[in-house]
This record gives sequence, C-alpha cells and structure tokens, in this order.
Amino acid sequence: MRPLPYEMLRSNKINTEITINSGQVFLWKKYDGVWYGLNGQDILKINENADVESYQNKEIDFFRKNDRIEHILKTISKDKTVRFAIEKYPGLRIVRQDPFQCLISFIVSANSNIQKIKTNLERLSEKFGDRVSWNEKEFHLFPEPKAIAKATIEEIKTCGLGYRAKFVHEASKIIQSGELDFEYLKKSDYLEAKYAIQEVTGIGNKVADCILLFSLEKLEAFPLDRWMIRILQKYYMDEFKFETKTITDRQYQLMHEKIIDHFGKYAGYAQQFLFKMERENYQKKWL
DNA sequence: CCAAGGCCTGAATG
DNA sequence: ACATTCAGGCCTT
Repeated sequence: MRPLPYEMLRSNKINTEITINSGQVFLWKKYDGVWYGLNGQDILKINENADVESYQNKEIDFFRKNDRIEHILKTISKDKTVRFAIEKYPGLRIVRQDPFQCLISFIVSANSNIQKIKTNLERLSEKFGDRVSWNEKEFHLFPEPKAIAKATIEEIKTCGLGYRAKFVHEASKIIQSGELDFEYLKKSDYLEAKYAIQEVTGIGNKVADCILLFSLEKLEAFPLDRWMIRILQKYYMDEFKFETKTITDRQYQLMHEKIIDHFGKYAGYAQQFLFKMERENYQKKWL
C-alpha cells in the first residue's frame, strides 16, 4: 500500500480553521481574525500556529500536540478512502475538550443540527455562565454544573433545548454530585467509561462516543451517526448496511468491533477525517 | 433482543 | 402564506 507523502507526515502542521469547523466544538468565534473558544471555565485564544493562550493561564494541550500524530496517521491509513481524507485535510486534529461542556454539548446535539446546537449552547452560556471580559471582549463562560443543576427545567427550556432540557438538568445534577467523576473516567478503559456515562438519560451510543473521543481520552471511540453510517455504506462494506431506521445497541457494538479490527485503536481519528471529507463534499453541492 | 413511533424546535422545502 | 419535512438520536412501547 502506498505510504502517505513524506512531507505531509513531516510537516505535522495543525489547521486550526478546519479543526474548529469539524463538528467537534460549537462555541468558537473569530474576533478580528483570531479564534476564541469557550472551554469550560476557561477561554482559549489560538493563533495560526495553534498555540493556545488560556484565560485562566492553564497549560492545556487542546490540540493534542503530544499525540504521536505521525504514527497515528500511519496506523489508521488502512485504505484509499481514509488516505484520501488525510491527504486532503492533513492538519485536521481531534481536540481535548472540557468534559462537562462536551457532555452537555452532545446531549444537546441529539436530533438537531449544527446551527441550532450553537444557538442553544450560546444561550445556555449567556443565561447560566459567568460573565467575564478578556482583551476588551465580553464572554460568558460555559455554565458550571451547579448553575444548571439549580435551575428549573423551564428555565433551561428558554434556551431552546426542548425535550433535551430535562436531560441536561439531570446530567448537571449527576456531575455536580460527583456520581460521575471525569478524572476517573479518563483513566478507565473505553467500555467501562462508556457504560458509566450511558447511565445518564439522553446519552446513547453516539453521544457517548463523542464525549469519550473529544473529552475523555478514548481514541478508539468512533461515533456512528447518520453521516458515518452513510459513509461506511458508501465506501466500505455491505455489512454496514441497514434497512431499519434505528440501530440497536447490538448492531452498534458489532459495527464498532469491525471498525476497530479495521482501523485499530486510533479509529477515532479515522472517523474525524472521514466525517470532514464527506461533510465538505455534501456542502459543495449547495454552494 | 428487535422495530416502530414520538419528540422540542426552527430552517428548509413544497 | 401555510403545512410538512427533516436535522450529527434517544427513550419508550
């Protein structure tokens, strides 16, 4: 199999624009050509080189620069489809998010669309997050668990969450109580962590995998949403074909096992490249 | 176990 | 205009 171009693996340059617009994060904005993003109780400012400045002066490896990206890209380059995607978006990365914000974000994402998810989360932050200013700009931090936990479901609904408001409320209470401990989950193995967070109503297979991949250090998580199923059917095996509208737990799990067999333990990175590729293809049809 | 139906909301379609 | 449909699923029956 043809190896990836040497220069690409060497250059190792992160494309912040593409990474931010790859469906992983929702609360990022450009001010005067500079990206600012909410990350829990922190705000991140990034420059063209993906250097991160933290409002809280924290050391955050947001773009996972410590991952052995060259090794990972080689490992997941198992077929021409992923290789094409990697060659097209070599600077795409998976980010390391604040777990609570990530968890709430993807509960909100269920049966929704990016534009609406953004609006919902912005309103949630405005209503329940602390207001701060930084570099002469006003921000609302992402709400702390307790701030949402003590709100009523009706108040949460004013952010446009609909039936998800109840889930968001419940999740916040669980996190606040310490019943779910993110630091512990980061150290747990994939399945243990997945079972644990799926106890929260509103977190099913797909949402759980997003949370695990983007905030809990589980690079083998491979979120299977509508898009990914379509991609797998289109470019991969017929085994990924479904006649039914809903995918059962068992089907999801079997699919994930096949995916790990194919891509290996960094499958989550493969998912991100495939997803980005197909989304761009789709959008072009409408531009 | 599996499959169908309903769900907040708002933008896009007809 | 207005009604349907559908969108990065999930839960209940």
